Amino acid sequence: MAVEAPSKHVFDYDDEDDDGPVVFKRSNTSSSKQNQLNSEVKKASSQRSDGQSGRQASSVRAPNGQNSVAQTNKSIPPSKSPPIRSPILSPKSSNSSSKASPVVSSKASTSFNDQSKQASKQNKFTAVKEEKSPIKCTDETNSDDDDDDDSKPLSARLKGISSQGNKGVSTSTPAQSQRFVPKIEVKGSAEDPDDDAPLSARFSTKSNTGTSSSKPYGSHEKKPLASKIQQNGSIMKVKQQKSSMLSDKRPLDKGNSSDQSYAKKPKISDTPTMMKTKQVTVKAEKDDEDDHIPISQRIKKSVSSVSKASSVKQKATKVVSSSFKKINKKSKKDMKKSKYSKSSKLSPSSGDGQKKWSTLVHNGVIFPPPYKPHGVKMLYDGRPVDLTPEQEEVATMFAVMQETDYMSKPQFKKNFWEDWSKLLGRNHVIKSLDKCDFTPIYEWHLQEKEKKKQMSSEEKKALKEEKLMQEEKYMWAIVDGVKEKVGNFRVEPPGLFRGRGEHPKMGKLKRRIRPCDITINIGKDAPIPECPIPGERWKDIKHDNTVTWLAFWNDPINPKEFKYVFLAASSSLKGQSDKEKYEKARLLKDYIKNIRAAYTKDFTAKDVTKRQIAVATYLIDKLALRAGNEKDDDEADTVGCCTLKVGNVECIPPNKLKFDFLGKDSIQYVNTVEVELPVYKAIGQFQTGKSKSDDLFDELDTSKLNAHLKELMPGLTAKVFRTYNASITLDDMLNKETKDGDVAEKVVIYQRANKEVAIICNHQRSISKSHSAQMSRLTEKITELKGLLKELKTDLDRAKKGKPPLKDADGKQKRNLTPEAIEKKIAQTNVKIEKMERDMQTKEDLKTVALGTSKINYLDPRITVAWCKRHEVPIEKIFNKSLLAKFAWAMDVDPDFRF
DNA sequence: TTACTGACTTGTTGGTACTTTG
DNA sequence: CAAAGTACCAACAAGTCAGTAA
Repeated sequence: MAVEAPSKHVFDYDDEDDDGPVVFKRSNTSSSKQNQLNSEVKKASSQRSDGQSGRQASSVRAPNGQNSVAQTNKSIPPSKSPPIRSPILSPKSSNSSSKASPVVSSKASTSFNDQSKQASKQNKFTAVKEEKSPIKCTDETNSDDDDDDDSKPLSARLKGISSQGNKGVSTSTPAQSQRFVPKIEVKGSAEDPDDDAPLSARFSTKSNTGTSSSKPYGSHEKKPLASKIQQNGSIMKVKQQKSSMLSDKRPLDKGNSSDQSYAKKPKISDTPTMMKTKQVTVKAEKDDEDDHIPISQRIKKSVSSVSKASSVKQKATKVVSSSFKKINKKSKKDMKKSKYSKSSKLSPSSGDGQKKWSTLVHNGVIFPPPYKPHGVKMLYDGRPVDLTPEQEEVATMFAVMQETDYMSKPQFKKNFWEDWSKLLGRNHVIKSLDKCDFTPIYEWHLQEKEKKKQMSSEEKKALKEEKLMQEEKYMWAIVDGVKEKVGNFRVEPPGLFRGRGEHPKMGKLKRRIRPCDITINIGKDAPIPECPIPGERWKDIKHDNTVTWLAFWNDPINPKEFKYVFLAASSSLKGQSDKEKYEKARLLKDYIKNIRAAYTKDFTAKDVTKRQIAVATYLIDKLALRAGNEKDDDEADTVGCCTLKVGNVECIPPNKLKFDFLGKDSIQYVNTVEVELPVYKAIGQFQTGKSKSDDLFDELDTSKLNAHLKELMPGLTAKVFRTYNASITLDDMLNKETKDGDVAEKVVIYQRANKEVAIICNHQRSISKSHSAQMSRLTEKITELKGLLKELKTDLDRAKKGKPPLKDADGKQKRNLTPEAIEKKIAQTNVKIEKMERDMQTKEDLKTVALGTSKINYLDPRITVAWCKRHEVPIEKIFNKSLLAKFAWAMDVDPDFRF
């Protein structure tokens, strides 16, 4: 099955292997968590019927995103190496098979009782499926369309949203259709597979009514309002079933079966000594027998097993296979080198207060080199001034910023001067910033930059290597026996604070951080990292395994805040929580209809707080606004939903709202949207009697809002809506828009969907300096081509009459071509022009839109991976190396996975 | 109930390594 | 091959949100 990967795709992991002793193993960390969670849950979820959604209808959702098999093998490569590349080769074939067998998912978690934790692991393998198939969701009440809609983001439903504003672009929007009004339906469950189900099951939901009381759903109903309301017989039944199944609650954890996947990563244990001990013991929960098997083997195994066992899975595996191959190789190596130990099963659970790791070994952090004085003298009042190294260092920080627009901000200069003048001392010749001329230092800086640029590539390489050598030991940590990359092991160097927007503290000196500022968090048995600066020592050493940070220090700009050193995004700890995030968002899919119905109902509630909550929730859902926490006066003045000011929203009759405010990072959000009339009216009410700078939602803050959301769905908070709307939009667009075509065309489809999401989330970037130049160059080229076209047409006419072509611009005679040849050329030129015009259009469209942010933070990678598998698009076309590493947990998803 | 504290995610930017184009 | 363009990534700022203290 494994398809072979084109060589190109294969990574060479060799380099990475170096880390000697480490063993890779992947424990299934997940286990612990998962176990708890849910086997049962899963079932439950699967059962739900969601008659409604179109998707479900399709029924085939993969049983769960993950396959058991797949999971087992997690493709995650040993830490170092970038994960997987899996070109997905033959997806189709695989797919078919899988589809055919509806539910069998090997992995599906099954229902288990918590009791047997051990069992739990097994669960994965057991297939669960029964429920699914049988249940058809029929929800008569809703029409398919409706269903579909539900699953879509609100915005999609309403067309109103016009553009997002971006820097300036405002849009107006016409509304198209509004079908917003939620209906109450039964909430069906989607058939989702497995992974997700759990949460809901565990928690009880409350009724949606706004503030309402919540009743726990507990056992019986999974879904709230809706369900009750409209059920039809059939539906009801289903529900009931579900509910019954659900009944027990599990602890919240995040868990999902999902965790499983993690488990499989290979771990490396470096320091064999320490780690091993611990891990080994754990017994396995069985999850896998595989655990003890090295990854490579597992992978293979999985592949093979798949074939045997579940047809379903096969697909997935295949697709990914290529990547696996590589891995396999590697892993083999690893095997030789190392010994495998089993990791303890404790999985990091995200639950708070929960244990995140059992053993943690790392080498602390690395400090920036001490300041090297350059001796270049700045001028004061036209005369050179002597500065101490400390003074010069800060002067240089300022000098370097000459050409930035911070220089035009009085606040920046003021703050800088306050801090720098302190360093200069009272009696210094320099009395005012106005008479300072930093040009000599700035020029020195430019020269240095130039020198660096001019270095030969060998020199550069050598420097790089040296740096790497120094940093190597800090780059890795060993967490529960697995070698993981550390994210930011470099302590931030001193500098001038660059706040975004009109930050009141911009320009302040961010002082140098020293070891005595730093608190280290490390396993009890691990050696305490040596302090890299002789004669100094760490501020404190902790052994707190309920947190994931390796070190922190207080932010020098805002001492009550912290700067943490965490593991890299590719680590399993991060991956796990990432996965949980998406599972929560998927869960929202099952609740969204009711939630929308509930807040719609509350638009006209008598109680003002209730009404504000309803409207705020609507805005968060429809416009993907952020929650909007309160901010201090010493921060930039930006807002989110709960902190919107009256002046940020303008009512445009009959029912449009124009938003204009600065959001996170002082990015402007401008958007004119058509809203439901009750919302429009409510906003008007909230505004009356207030001044522009008053809070629009005076009764609200994020904790109240989130407390309310939590009543509607376990774990629900405002930001979940962003994740949900982003991912559902991607899933929806990809499935709707993808057509046959070559890979490049499919990639374009993906990018278009990605762009849509970026627009919804208002992810902006600044226009590149060369943008206009690039555009005019393109225009020029197009004009040129058009000229050529004209010429060709003339030639064509002449050729038809048997005349020779006209001379070209240089007066040379052109070759005599047949009319057919000329026609061909014309066609080619036309194609070229069209392509250029298209490129120009996209370039213009994307000039202020950043696609990366949503890809990194909002789009469930399983959607992408599954789509790639289904459409034979190599995943590398969509995810770069670091995303592949970050999303290693998603690589073995079933091709049928739908968000 | 509010105000902090703490931990962790999300977001833009700027430099640089890598590619493409002329 | 150099300049232009693009893709990546690290840096680090700025959010979210839970928990605890006041």
